[in-house]
Amino acid sequence: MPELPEVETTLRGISPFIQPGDHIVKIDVRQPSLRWPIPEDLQRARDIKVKGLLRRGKYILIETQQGTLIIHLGMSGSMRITSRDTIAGKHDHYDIVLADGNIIRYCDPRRFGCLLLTEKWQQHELLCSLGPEPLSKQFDSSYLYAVSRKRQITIKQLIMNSHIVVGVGNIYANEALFLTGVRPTVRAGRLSKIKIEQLTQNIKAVLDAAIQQGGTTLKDFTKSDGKPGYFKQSLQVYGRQGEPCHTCGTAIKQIKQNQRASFYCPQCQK
DNA sequence: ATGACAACCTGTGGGC
DNA sequence: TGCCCACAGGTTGTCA
Repeated sequence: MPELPEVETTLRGISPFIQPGDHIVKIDVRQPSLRWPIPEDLQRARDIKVKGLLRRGKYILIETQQGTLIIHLGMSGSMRITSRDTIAGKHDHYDIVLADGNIIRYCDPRRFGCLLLTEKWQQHELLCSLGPEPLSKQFDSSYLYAVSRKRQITIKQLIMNSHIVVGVGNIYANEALFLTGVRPTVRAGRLSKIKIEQLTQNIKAVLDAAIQQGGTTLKDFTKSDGKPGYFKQSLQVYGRQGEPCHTCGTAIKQIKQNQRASFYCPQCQK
């Protein structure tokens, strides 16, 4: 679930409930062992004044007077707004308790996510060396061309590397490469400047479109945990192995690359 | 510096 | 029906 558009959707879903100036009464932790343990001082903290809410890559950041909360949803995390008296499920690991009686409840079956606290988030080790935001103008074709030169890794691995560019997960990497007509197995350094330009634009386009559709899912954010929903209909290759390519009808192929599934059309992608 | 890969967890679905 | 294995939207850390 948590690709960049889902994280953005999650952020938009919780932001009306946690505005600057609001107070977090406390954080109720039921299961502190996520990817890293939830810090004890965060579990003890009370009456935390919120200063701002933002996203960096797939991280949700809640700036407060007592530091910035760093939240990552990992592979299976989600957040929803509910009230304090609803019963927590098996994988509801913590609640951010708000002054008005609402809570933000974090659910994460695989526990690959995290909740951390830091003073200056820009300097935090998880955040300080991240690449540019894919939808920003810092991420452009001359940048991607420069960082791809002489790289032996495949182009798919390159664009999924958060130190190169944040937020491009397995789904969007596959989709953007399909739109560009490039196989995921091509070595990054072998791509022409033209293809890099097209790929850059397609990464932006596919993320942008997915955020738009995530926004549709957003409507029932408070009721459900926001399943993939509408975005799935737009997929051209991801999860479509054996099915006909929407462009040429050739069967979509699935391969395994670095322990991750890759999908492509053998006709349209070279 | 670069790249390959194991690891962190639990749930689910397919094959037998 | 039940069991076992492979696999899942992410990222870090280790080792060659």
